[in-house]
Amino acid sequence: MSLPHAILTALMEKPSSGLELTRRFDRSIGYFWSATHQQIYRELGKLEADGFIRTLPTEQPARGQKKSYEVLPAGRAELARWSAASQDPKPMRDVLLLRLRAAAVVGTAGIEDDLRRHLDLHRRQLAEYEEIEQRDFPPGKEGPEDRLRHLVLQAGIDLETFWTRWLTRALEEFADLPTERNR
Amino acid sequence: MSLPHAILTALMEKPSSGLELTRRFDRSIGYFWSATHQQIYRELGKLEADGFIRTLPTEQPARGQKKSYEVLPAGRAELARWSAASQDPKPMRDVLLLRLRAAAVVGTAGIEDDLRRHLDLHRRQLAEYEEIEQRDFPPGKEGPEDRLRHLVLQAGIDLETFWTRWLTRALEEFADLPTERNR
DNA sequence: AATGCCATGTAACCGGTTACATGATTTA
DNA sequence: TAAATCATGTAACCGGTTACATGGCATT
Repeated sequence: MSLPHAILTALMEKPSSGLELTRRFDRSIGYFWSATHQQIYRELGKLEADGFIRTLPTEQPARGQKKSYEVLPAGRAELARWSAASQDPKPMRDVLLLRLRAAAVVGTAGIEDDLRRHLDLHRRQLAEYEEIEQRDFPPGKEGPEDRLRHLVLQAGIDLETFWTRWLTRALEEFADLPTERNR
Repeated sequence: MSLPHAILTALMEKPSSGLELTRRFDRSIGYFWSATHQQIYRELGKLEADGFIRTLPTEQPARGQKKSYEVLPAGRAELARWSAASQDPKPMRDVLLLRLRAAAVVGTAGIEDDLRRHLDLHRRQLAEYEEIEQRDFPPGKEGPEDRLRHLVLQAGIDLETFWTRWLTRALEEFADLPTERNR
């Protein structure tokens, strides 16, 4: 039950329409909670029915007509409640690690290329995060809210750093693995 | 579509019944691909229908009766195909990071306790991984398969190390954050 | 008038989660 | 023989994914 709260957070930062939210989920918030436009429209309907948000009264809505939402006090309260409520970490699910484990049993033929591809993707993501860091968090003056958002970005940077290092190491292992592919 | 392949990998390592698989998913394989017994039974049925596995012919099955499965050649081939096939990394979804981002907007009251709890959980997991490393991968002799499985374990160790460090740092930030909780 | 894009939405499916049911075997 | 545990299974639900539909607006 995190998508509604991701949307509430985004709307708190700035009232938006469904499509604007979708675009913003492709950037910042979506870096750690992705969502498609179908999910977002569905969830906006629920949030409005629950009295957590409302459409901005400026314009009359119709199909194909832009419709912007803002957070109501009840929505803000719900977001604060959820943010403070204790939640267990979800057990991790990583396909690549699973594939490596399978490769240990059925042979490693073919997987190396994809490791290289993943390494490249993670390097790009890391570069993107570091760009954002330089742009949004120049050294020096940071307000209390900035420090929290910087902390979140730092987690992204550290995670991508971990993946690039680990994949590099994995490829080195493959390099001196005996070439008895296809057992 | 990873659960069937996780099960195939587990069955390749050792033919098992549904409950035995469930227990093994609580350990090793479940560390990066968790599954409940309901999922496993459902999937075993599909895998058998697809001709990837079969019940060990020794015993006749009935409800409440143990039923063990082994992988057929077609199953092994499917596992090799899947392991080598290129797959995009899934966009990450992390509730804790999302909550921190929400906290940057609605205030940080209450979240600190849960950060401490998460830190403790990740420290325990790290300790567990390091125990497994010492037990299963003593320095020195490692076959090629061992090196791959060690590599996977290393990813787990590195990830838990990242989380413990990041959470420690986050808690330090909270310590010198101005105590204007509840904005 | 046709094309393309902006914007909102519907419907079907699929995998994971939770709760519950039932038979077989062991132990008190 | 009652209770606990082992073992397999059913059913309902829920969130995320994919494919498609529809209306409005701008450009050619």
